[in-house]
Amino acid sequence: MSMSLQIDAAPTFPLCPIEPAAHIIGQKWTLQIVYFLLDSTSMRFCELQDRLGGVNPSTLSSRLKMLEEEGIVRRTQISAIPPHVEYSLTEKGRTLEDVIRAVTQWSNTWLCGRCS
Amino acid sequence: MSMSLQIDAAPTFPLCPIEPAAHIIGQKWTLQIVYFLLDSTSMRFCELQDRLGGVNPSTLSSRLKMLEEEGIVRRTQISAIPPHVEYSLTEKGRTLEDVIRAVTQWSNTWLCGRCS
DNA sequence: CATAGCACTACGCTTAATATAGTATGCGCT
DNA sequence: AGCGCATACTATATTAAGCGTAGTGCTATG
Repeated sequence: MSMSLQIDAAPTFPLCPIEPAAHIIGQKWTLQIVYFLLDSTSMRFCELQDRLGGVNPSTLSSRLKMLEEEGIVRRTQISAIPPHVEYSLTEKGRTLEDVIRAVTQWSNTWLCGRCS
Repeated sequence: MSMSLQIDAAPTFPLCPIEPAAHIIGQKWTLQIVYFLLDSTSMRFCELQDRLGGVNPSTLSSRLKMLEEEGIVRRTQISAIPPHVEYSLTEKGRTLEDVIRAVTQWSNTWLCGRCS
């Protein structure tokens, strides 16, 4: 109970404030998915698959599920004919525009050599 | 040799301009490393290890190597006593400040619930 | 001379991502 | 009715990325 007797825990540093964000956008394909969804009002699974160029469907599926759970992406079943699914950004998702803009600018300025 | 005879390649979409950037900052710990290096003029390996909290040294080592190859991080051997190594951002690396700022802001606005 | 700190590397293991194939549903054509 | 095609995935097996733990070589410092 003594205040002076503390378990000597690992030295605690102030947490990195971007860690929770890094946990999301640090996953493969996340930035690209958001980039394309920002560009259009909504997209289908296959369309995203084509645009991302070589993502595997399991990965895309789980990434979209994660983004949905994070409240960034909205999944909508369209019951028209033919019925299909549409993915779009939520309000929260659209606030990533600043991030995407900064990344795009940096990419274009410093990494353009890789764009063929 | 006929111009009209083209191998029908996969439908080519315009490449995602953030892809090269995503390849770098989409790797685990990259954003956090840059975040901390932006905050101080230079840091040591162990210091980064502590601040990142639980990164494994192999991963940190390879990430720093990658960032060095990308021209984002500079590795400096200090021959003082005791000799040691310092990591700092290059000019190119410091241009990531806009990205980090945008991510930090988004993280603070939308993800603060996870920061304990 | 033992101990501690720094900057890593090495090892084996787990998780993430991949390629490829397959499933379920519905539509249009014949 | 049967076939092929499209959409939106899931399943399986393999490879790559990241992890925990331990250990190395070096230099101080007590």
